[in-house]
Amino acid sequence: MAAKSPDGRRGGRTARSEDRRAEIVEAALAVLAERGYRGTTLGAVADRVGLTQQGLLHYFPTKEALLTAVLDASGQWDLTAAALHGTGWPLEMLASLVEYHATRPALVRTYTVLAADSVTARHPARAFFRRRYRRAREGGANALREEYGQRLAGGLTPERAAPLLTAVLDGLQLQWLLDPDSVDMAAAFRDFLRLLSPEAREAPDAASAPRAPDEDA
Amino acid sequence: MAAKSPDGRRGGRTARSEDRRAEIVEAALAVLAERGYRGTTLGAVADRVGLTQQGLLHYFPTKEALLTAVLDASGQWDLTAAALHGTGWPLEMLASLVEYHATRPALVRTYTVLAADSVTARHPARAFFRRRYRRAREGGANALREEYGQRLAGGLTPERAAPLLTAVLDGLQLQWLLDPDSVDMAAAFRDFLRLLSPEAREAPDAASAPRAPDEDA
DNA sequence: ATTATCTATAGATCTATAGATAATGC
DNA sequence: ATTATCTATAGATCTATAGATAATGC
Repeated sequence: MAAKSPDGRRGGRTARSEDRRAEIVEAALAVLAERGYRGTTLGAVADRVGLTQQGLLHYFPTKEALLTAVLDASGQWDLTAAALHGTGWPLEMLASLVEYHATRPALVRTYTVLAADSVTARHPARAFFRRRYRRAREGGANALREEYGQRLAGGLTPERAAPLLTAVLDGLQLQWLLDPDSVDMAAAFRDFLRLLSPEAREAPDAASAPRAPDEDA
Repeated sequence: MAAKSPDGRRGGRTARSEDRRAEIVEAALAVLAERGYRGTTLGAVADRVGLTQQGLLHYFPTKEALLTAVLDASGQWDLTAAALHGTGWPLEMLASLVEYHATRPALVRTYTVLAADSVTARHPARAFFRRRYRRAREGGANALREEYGQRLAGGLTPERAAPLLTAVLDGLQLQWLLDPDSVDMAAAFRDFLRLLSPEAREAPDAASAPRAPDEDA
């Protein structure tokens, strides 16, 4: 992830430093997934990378700076927003992304916990998530328009369906994290896309009972 | 809330004690909404009801006991699950509930934060929320079946649509909490219900741009 | 020189226990 | 007697600062 210039430096930081930072951010992501922001301690993150808590502060001077770095580096799940934002991302690719998420519970957990946490008072990630959701709705509307046109099922417009699309993604993640054996995120999300489609397609295969996903929980 | 027997007692607890406990639970709800579970301190809750932190521990011996009491007393937002569970609750009433929630940000915030928090390691509310979501899906399926029959739009069954219904409710709350002026929870939820309806109704009025809610934010 | 880490530690909090005192109920 | 609260405090943590020491780069 660290884009190194030929001489191994970048903005005054050594390549080694960049690597270390990336390592720390990754460790922070894991700890955040386990304990949430307020439950995360610098010491726990430091342990994971074999540093002392004070050693970690050399790279990120405060806990908040570390959180910011995690959010900025969250290209992974921010794919949703980022990719939706650019045009030309087919909805099927979004469905694939959901499938991928179903294999990365730590990532999804971090995202879910931080997003909800951010609605509490003076949370440092508040602005980040507000902006992110605006972009997600905007991008979602674009994607829906490109694929389904200006008129979706039920007479909805893409703009009007976008908050629902975003809500479904988040809501399914929460249910899946709590009960992975009872919730098939990817299948449910595809159901929702079909529901939005202006053509009145039918449900494909599958029974009516809750289906268990075939893989890891 | 405290169901007092004629002699003012109940299970060995005085009526006054019950009142105090209810007061504390309410205060805890407010603090939880502001800071989340791990950010909530017993001292902050105690302050709100004019007790010392140690005085509060007389009523709830541990922080976890207080959380449990808050969850148990959460008839308010648990209306969603509880009411859905019983049969005969029309979907329109659910939509009204969403409208009501749009006037109670603290309640919605507490719920959203605790639910997401509960997916972290060994969280005391984990079992509570897993159970709650199972019931919500079950109840949602019942409500959908009663209203729309066994065959919904897109060929979906009520069982299959239920996780989506639940997801939309949660996801819209999150977006609304972060950005109340950009998200109209109730309108979006009604859009979703229309989408699920087997009859291909049309969108009613309203423009395509995001609509601002008419009331408090 | 600069960077990377460590030890020591100040200063804040937090939960929960112990034990005293005041108020209430039979 | 029992219940309601308080003061005092033990025992854990946590973040962040200060300053030393070792390693690396010009």
